Amino acid sequence: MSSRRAVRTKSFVTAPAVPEGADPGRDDEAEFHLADFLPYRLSVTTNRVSRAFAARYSREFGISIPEWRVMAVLGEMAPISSNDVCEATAMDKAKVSRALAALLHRGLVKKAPHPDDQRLLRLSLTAKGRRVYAAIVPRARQLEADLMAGLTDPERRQLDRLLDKLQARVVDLEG
Amino acid sequence: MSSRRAVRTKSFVTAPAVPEGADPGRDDEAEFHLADFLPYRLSVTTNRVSRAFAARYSREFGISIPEWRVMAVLGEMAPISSNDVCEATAMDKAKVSRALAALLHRGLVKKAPHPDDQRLLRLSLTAKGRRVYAAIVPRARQLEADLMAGLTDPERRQLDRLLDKLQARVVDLEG
DNA sequence: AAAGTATCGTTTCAAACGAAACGACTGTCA
DNA sequence: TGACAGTCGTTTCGTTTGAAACGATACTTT
Repeated sequence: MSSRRAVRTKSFVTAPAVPEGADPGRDDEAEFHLADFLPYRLSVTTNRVSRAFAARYSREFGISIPEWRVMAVLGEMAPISSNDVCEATAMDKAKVSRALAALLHRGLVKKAPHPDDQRLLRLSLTAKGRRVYAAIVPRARQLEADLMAGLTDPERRQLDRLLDKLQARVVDLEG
Repeated sequence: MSSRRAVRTKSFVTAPAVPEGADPGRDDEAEFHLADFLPYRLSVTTNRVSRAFAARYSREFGISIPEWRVMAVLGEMAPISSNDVCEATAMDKAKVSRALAALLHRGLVKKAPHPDDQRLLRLSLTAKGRRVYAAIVPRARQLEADLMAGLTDPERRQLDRLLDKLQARVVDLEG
C-alpha cells in the first residue's frame, strides 16, 4: 500500500495538490494528510468497530453497548456500587445510571441498598441477567476473534502493548 | 504489567471473583474481563485521545473536531464538494453540513456553486481560513508527536499497520 | 448535637448525533 | 419533450450525550 489516500472516483477536483496560498517551490513544510493522521485513523477505526459491535449486540440481545458494559462488570465482580461500575466501565455516572435504569426495567439487574452506607447501591445480575450474560460472553469473544482474525498472535500482543502505551500517554495529555 | 484490572481503592466488594451462578470446580470457560476486551480498550483509549485533542483544538483555535477535519481536507484538496468532504473525513453528510455552516459563518470557508453541476458546491478555505489552517497543522502534528512520544519508530509503523488490518477487517464485519 | 462539607446516584438541560424526509437539480428513458 | 429515477446538500426529528444541579446520606468539625 503506497498511500492511504483513496482515489476518489466521482469528483470534479482539478485543483493542484498544493493549495493556492502555498509556495510550490519549497516544501520544508510537508503537506498534511488527514488520512495519515493517527488520531483520525484511530477514531475512524474505533468508531467502526463500535458500530459493528453495537449492531450485533442490539440485534442479537436487544442491548446497547453501555448496557453490555454494565452487565459485563456485574458478571465479573458483583455486587458493586454504581460508582464502581463507573470506574470499571470508564463511563460517567449519568450514562451508567441510564444503562442501569434500562437493565433494572428489563429485570436483568437488581439493586439493593448497601447495609453500611445508604448512599451506595449493591448492584448485581438477576438469574435472568446471568443467563443473558452467559449467552453474551461467548458471542462477544467470537466477535472479538472475528475482528482480530487478520492478526497473528504476536501482532495481537503488540496491539495490546501499544494500546497500553497510548493509554498511559493520553492520561498525561488530558491533565 | 501482570493484569490490567485495576485495584479499586474504595469498594465494599467482598464477593468471590466467580459469580454465584458459576461452578467454581471447572473453568473451561475462563472468566470474562472487560478490561482485557479489545473493543472496549480500543474505545476507551480512542475516546480519551479524541477528548484530549478536542479540548486543545477548542481552547487554542475555538474549533471542534468535525470542523478541524473539514478544514484539514479543504487545506489538502480544495476545491471539493460536500460529498467529497464526507468521504475524506469519514463523517456523514449531516455532520459535514453542520461543520460547514459553522466554518462559513466564521469566514474560514467559502462556497461557490459548481459551474457544471448546480447540485454541487465548490468548497475551499478563505484567506483567513488558510491562515488558521497554517496555524493548526503544526499544532496537530505536535499533539500527535506528544501522543506517540512513548513509541519507538518501529512501533509507530507497526501501529499503523495494525490499524490498517483492523480497518480492513471491520469493513467486512459491518456488512 | 448542629453546621458545614463531601459523596452517591438521579434528573435536568442544552448540545451533538444519525436516520430519514426534503427541495433542488441532473441524467435517463420513453 | 415529459415523466421518472438518482444525487446533492439542508433540515427535521427523536435519541444520546456530558455537565451541572439536585436531594439524600455520610463524614468532619466545633
